[in-house]
Amino acid sequence: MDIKAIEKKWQMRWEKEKFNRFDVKDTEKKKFYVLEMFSYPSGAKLHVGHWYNYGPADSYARFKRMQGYNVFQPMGFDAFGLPAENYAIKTGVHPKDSTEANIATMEQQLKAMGAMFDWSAEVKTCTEEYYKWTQWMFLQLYKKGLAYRKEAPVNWCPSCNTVLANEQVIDGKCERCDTPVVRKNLTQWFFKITEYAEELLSGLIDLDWPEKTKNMQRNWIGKSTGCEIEFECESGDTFRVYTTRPDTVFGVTYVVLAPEHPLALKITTPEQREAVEAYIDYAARSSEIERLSSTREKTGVFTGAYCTNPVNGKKVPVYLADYVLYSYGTGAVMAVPAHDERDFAFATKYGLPIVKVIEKQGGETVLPYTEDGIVVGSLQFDGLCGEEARSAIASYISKIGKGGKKINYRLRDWLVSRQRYWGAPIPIIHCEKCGAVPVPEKNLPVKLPYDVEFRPDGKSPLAKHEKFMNTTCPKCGGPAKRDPDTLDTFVCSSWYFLRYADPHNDKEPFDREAVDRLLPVDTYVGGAEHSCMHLLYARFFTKALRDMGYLDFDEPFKRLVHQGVILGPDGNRMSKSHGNVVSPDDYIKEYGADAFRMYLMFGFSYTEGGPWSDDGIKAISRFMDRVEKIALKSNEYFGYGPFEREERALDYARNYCIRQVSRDMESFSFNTAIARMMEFTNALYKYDALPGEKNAKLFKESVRDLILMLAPCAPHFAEELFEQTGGKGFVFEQKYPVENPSALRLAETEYAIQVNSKIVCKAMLPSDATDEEIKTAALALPEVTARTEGKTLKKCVVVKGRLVNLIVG
RNA sequence: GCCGCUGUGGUGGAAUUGGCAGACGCAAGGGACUUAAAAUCCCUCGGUAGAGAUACCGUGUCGGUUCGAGCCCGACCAGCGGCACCA
Repeated sequence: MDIKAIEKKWQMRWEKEKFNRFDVKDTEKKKFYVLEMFSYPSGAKLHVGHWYNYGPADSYARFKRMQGYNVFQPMGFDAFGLPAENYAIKTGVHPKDSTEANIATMEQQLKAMGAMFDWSAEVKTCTEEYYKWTQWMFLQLYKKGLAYRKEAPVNWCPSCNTVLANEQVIDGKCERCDTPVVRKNLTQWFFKITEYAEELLSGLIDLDWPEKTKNMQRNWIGKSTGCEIEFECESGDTFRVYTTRPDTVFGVTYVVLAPEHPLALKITTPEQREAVEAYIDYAARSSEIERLSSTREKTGVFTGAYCTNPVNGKKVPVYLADYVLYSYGTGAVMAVPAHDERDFAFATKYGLPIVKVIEKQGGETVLPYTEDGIVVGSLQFDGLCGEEARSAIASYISKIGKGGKKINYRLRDWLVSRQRYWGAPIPIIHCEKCGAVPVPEKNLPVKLPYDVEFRPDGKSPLAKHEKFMNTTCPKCGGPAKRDPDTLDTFVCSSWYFLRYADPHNDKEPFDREAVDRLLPVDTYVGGAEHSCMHLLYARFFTKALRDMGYLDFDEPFKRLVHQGVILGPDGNRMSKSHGNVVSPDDYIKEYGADAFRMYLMFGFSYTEGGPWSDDGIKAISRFMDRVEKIALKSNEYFGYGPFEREERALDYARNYCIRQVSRDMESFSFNTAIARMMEFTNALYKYDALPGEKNAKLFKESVRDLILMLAPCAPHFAEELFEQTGGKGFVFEQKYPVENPSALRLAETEYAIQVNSKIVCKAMLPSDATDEEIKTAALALPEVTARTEGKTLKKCVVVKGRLVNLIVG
């Protein structure tokens, strides 16, 4: 078979018949939306990882189509982002030009793959037609009170005079010039994702997602139930701490504020001022990663101030320490060194008292003791335990008006401002008189200018562009400036799956009816690295849009599947710096797109991935040859043969294959699906090699079923074989084979016979035998009698269709 | 440091979810065809002992539950991934 020729032939026919398009007019078939995470057009070429994501997922989509669904499978590009801008800084090639060129190459390669993408719905996030609506999304969130501004730190390189992404900070230093990075506060836009924390958490229950991913999201959201407690300083200033262990509040020997806490300097005594300022400065210089490292020694400083524990009136010192994070809880903690590891370490280092208030039940209490136990030394609460104690103390705190129960989330609001060029401009105008004013929707998009200086020199590229920056205030008409920042690219990817439903609409982001017809996504396939960010943001957008009345479903992705990662042959992640990048191109040239795709499906466990190796790609080629040979041979079969033992065996093999392959395809177990088809092919060869007259009808039908089952995995190849064996129309218009249960019912089933849990022999027993009959038959076997002679049967375990275990003694 | 996942032949990976470990392949060895090679076809292929039927051992390690454990429980080791010192 001339692989190149048939790939071209069928791709052209599919194209001509608009075969890959979702059929909007077909309302009879059930819709099925299969989505793969769209690609980032970074390097110039499609790599093995793209293939591994898109090839098998396309086979799944084709499988669903043959099962009778009206399948929608779009493709697009997540085209804004940092790499294109970095590339521009390095080479001078404009991000728009390099991105467009990369997209053009990738489109060609994706088409050559022969996947069933509906290119009429293609979406590119860097086009005006798209980012107009990304900006519109921003405005809706703003209107709804879900977008707001506040100060937040950025990584700042004082030498390059530029903001760095976390990725660009290597060991606390700028990746370009090795200058230590400092943190600098800027006023930036946030989305209030925390407003949806509870629903994002509870909504996970019903999703058909990997448990692992759901758990990661749960941990990311990080709900905890605790208590806020108010402490008052001698100065009269008050602050609250958050704790999950109110049962230990009588054991507080000091409290700690985060170095960024607004009260930190205010309460500091003159004697301590110098030390405190130095410490705050020190904390600001250490990177977040350093600060969060647990192997790092605890550091802190005494403010000189004291505050009062509201439950017992004790005065305790106030410290600053960077193990307390300003962004979590209240930015202040009560320290109970007897019952917390970190507090214990800190107290030991700084010579602070340690007061035991929890006693281990039925054992010696070794400090720090962090488990639940019996409360001691806590007045009226003595003797209470665990949850009971926490609840009682929290109620008491609430009663005395010093705080009370509080639910906290680890989840933080989503910072969306980026001091970058290659992104969607934030549609806000800053007016000295009116403040931050949203750009009127009719003026969207706020166009990203082409002629900018994107080399870093202290100001973000848009801020230097006079024509872009200077505008008039939509409210008062006075002179005003645009927001110089662009949106995080995760904003673009938080709604693209909605735009696919109505990609060319220039009146609204999507038509409600179009979205209702297609959404939610039935199966979403993509890498596990997006477990927390992208998948959470997309869920947030969906819920926010629902609450604004634009959607009426709660979750965007019903089912989620993560493909594994294909590593380099050396077992490391593929990267240019490792020099272990494998290009699919040579393989495709030699073996063809179908064989390469099938090898990816067969050689790896889809959700696991693994190091690349091409051992076995030849085997797929051989398998296809074998299928081709036997298929063409079926053309030579004529007449009516018998339907006896051999025919029943073939019919069994055929139906067994149909059953298993259907299950395996549904569960993304592509490697076993192909293994079953190999077995079936072997069975066809075995039958063909038999002497005597053959049953042509059975053989031809079997070959046809094999071709149909193979079609999703090797689409061009199967089309060609289907045609060459007399098939009419496209193979993908055929119905996927359905098993015939009666062919799978055999008169006898093989049982493993065990005596005292050891297999002694195998036996064919009637499939419809009762447990008692099976037991009797097993006991009569010579291999069994030899081992049971003179012993009594103590127990007999029968597992229907599998084994008998006779326990004798 | 915490959390999560993974650990099965020389190798990629199967195992009906507690029921015959190693499906289907690759590699290797032997053979057939061939002047020869390639291709193709057939056989062997976890380990040890044995000519052999067969016996014993075997799913990272050690224990446990069970008639029965790759799968469940406990402890440990190794590798990978994520990260929140979350109070």
